[in-house]
Amino acid sequence: MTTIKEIAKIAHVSGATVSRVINNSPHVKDETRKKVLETIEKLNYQPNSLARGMRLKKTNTIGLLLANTTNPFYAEIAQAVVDIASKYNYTVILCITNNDSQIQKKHIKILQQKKVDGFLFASVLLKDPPVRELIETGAPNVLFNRIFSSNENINYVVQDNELGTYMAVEHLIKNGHKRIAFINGYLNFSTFKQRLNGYLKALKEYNINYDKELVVAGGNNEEKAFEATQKLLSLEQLPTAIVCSNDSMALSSLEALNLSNLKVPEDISLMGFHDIDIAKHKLIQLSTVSINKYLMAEIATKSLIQIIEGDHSEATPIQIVLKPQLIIRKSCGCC
Amino acid sequence: MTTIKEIAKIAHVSGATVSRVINNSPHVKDETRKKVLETIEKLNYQPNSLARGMRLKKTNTIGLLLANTTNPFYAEIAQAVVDIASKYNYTVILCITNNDSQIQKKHIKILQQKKVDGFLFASVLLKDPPVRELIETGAPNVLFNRIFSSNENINYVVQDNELGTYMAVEHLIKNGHKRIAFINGYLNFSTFKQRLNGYLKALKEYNINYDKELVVAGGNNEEKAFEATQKLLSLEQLPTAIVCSNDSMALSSLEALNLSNLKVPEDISLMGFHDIDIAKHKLIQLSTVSINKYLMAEIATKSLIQIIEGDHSEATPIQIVLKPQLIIRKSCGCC
DNA sequence: TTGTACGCGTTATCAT
DNA sequence: ATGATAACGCGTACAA
Repeated sequence: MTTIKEIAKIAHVSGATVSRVINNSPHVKDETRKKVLETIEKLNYQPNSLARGMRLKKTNTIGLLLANTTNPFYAEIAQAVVDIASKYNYTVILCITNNDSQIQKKHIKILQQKKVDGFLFASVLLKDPPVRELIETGAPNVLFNRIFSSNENINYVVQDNELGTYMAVEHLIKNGHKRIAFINGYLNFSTFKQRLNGYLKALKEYNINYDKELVVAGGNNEEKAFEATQKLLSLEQLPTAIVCSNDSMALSSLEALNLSNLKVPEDISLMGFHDIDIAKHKLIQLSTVSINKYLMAEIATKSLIQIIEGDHSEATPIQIVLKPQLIIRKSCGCC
Repeated sequence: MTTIKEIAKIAHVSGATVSRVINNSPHVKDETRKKVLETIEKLNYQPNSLARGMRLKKTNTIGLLLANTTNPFYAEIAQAVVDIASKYNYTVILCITNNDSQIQKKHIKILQQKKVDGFLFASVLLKDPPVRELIETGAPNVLFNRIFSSNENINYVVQDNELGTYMAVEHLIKNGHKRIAFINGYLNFSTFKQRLNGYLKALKEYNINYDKELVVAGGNNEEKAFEATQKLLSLEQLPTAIVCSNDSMALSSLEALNLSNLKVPEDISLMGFHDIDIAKHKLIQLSTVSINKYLMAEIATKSLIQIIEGDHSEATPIQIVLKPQLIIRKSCGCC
């Protein structure tokens, strides 16, 4: 591997001068600059990022921690983060936490040792001691998608999940539904908790009694949502609409409904959350709440880079809440 | 940031001894080891990976280059690679190439500068000069999923794509189909090229005339597949079955068929390739060729780590071809 | 404008 | 068993 010294020797200059050329220092005679650049080209010299990182205390690397990439939601987030980071000349180390706080702790430690310039968390838990500890070290960081239970002085970029389900439920109510079921997600994720809140809030504001039976646990996977739907179908008085905490669960719910020979939306209305790709398919046509994952991840990444590069005053935390959008398709039967 | 030297000073030993403790050298008295470990604990010391990397010429980092993560296929691959790498104590830098050879070249350069221990390519093109150049440098590398047009002395782990479509078409033939259409993908990806070959091979072996009209370009995106299907439906004599180069295209094809009031599988049979998640949904039930992405990525990652760690004789390249599996659901109308 | 010399944090070699 | 020291490749303060 060729080094700065070899370039220096061959170009008959000192290492310092080569370094100056590489870093575009103005204090270099045009003639020598040219000479150096030529030998750099000739030997195909590549500066060693490790050595640079050590000297400059900057690696141009950020750590991205998320639950998994098999979920299309996080997959798109990963895409956005890598896209944007690359645009700003940063590289991304991808860490998968599986929603496990202990695994996340391990990854944080490794990222610290690798001297990443900043941390991006897409899926923290409501309580997440390892993340809080990291934040206390003062390392640049941004949380997005999910946040903590209390968030003063925390940088975050999130969607208004509560507003999302509120709008969905409101839409159903305005179209005559009164018996609206809700399939919950894991409530130690802030996102799911807020979606439940949105459901409750809409009922309250429109003076509809909250019926405990109509809120069932869908867990985080599709199987659970399937069972949850069956549970709803076993009630004496069926709901006229089902709102799911996300689209994957809505698809499972749809399966369960089909299996019971209930037609959507003729017999029962259905709504999801996320607007994943398949939701718009002719055979599905799922009404849902669209949240702009790409934009959210983009803003989070840009914010982190701003913090890293000192372009943001540390006094005020970055706290951004994006508005979701209602996507009305066939499955809610309102159009 | 605390360093080895500070630990040394406080523990009243030399930096060398601290280093020995960290690296579990046996040549250190139990008593001193304990003393050192305690101060490491107390100061929450973290070894600096940059400095280590510089000394050891090893970063425990691998570069993963793939087209994108919005495609669920690559998303699952990314998951597998990160999972396995983490298990072996490696970290993954994720690079997105968008199937663009020039962008890939840029990423390769950055990864070289960051001194990654090895390279994993999930989506090379048939001709891909930047990748070939890298391989010639002798850097540890494994190609998987796609490969080059000529592959002597190249490490790769792939699926037998040709066999995949061969099996699909054979299955249709054996169930009485004679007029089978094929929706192509981009032919400068080895995977798509091989799938076309499998189609042609099956026709030949079963003495079915190759009708040029029945093979249409589906490009790489869903829109193209939609149009391709419409093109097929405008033929004088309709096909009785359509085989698509992947599942996403099959879903678009399905939309086009529905739009023309053709029922699957009653009026026309349909098959895909990949077995993405949604394929098994009650409303879709797409017959397809399943390829084990996770296993493929797992083997590729393990192989790369073997190469990095010198556990593999360089004399013989790693060349593994996995067998796909036929998944028969409702859409082909054979069950 | 250019060169010399040092330090970033670690590990390996050599000596004790 | 332990310590002193050089080396990894780079950037920079200082000197010239």
